[in-house]
Amino acid sequence: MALYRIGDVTKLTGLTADTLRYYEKIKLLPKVSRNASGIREYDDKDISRLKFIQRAQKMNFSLAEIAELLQMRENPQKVRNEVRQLTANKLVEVDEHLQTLTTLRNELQLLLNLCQGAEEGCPIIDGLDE
Amino acid sequence: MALYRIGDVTKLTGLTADTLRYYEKIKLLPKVSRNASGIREYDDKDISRLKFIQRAQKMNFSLAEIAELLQMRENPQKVRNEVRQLTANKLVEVDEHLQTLTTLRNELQLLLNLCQGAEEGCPIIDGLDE
DNA sequence: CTAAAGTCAGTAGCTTAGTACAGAGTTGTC
DNA sequence: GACAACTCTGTACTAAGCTACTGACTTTAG
Repeated sequence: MALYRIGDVTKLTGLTADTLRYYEKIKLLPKVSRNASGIREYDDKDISRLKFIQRAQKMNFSLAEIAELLQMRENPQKVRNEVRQLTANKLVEVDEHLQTLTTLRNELQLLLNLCQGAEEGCPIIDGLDE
Repeated sequence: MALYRIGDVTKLTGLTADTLRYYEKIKLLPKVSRNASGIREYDDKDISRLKFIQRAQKMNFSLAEIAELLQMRENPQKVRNEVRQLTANKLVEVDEHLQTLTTLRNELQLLLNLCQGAEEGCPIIDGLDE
């Protein structure tokens, strides 16, 4: 299994070294192992966690919430009902979010269509004020 | 057209009075009109703006970006090419966001399904580590 | 008419999620 | 073996987006 130094990880994930150390400090990542000199050695599992974090973050999960999701992700067999419940709630939130997003997408598309090519005058915009 | 005091607006939108005053201060809302005693009187247009803001915010638009979107929304006929471009870019972002969201949704759903009812043991979780 | 509830402007403080050093040790290259 | 590039810990600072508070005015219900 490959090992990565913090600089490698910045290239793999786009996160900065400061951010990676910060994630470890706040225990979003489990303690990263170190070599004899104290230098961090990330493995593929860490990279996978970091990519999960990035996906979840794009979805507006807070780092605190992501910590809980990671816990479930890595220990599903030990997962407590509370954590399962959290995930179910998140799923509902995500679905609502998808709905909102779709509405906004349509609003933006409509705006663009209405103004397409027309340098002067874009009617019916008040249709957006539902 | 109905007029609302700040307390009515908190009920209509779920935003706090402090937040409403804050939005006005940073010019996210145009100056709200006042009665003779200086008390704010919001109208339906203000409410509509606030709901748009809330939708856009759920989508991770910053308040600064929302200000630009609002400008386009309210003055599409005067809109400059730059703002139109901004909106087109946002539309792409929204679509990407939708994609990410869908992926995450599926991950969450899979986690829940895998652990459905099983108090002990939830296999194949590593399938999530793509 | 008065007490309670609502509103005002202004200022200070908070939380989240980083970012920026500084000063010291480590590693890789010529 | 020296020099650059990388990494370390620790502390301080930042930006966005609110939130809390103060002391004063206004409105409303009884």
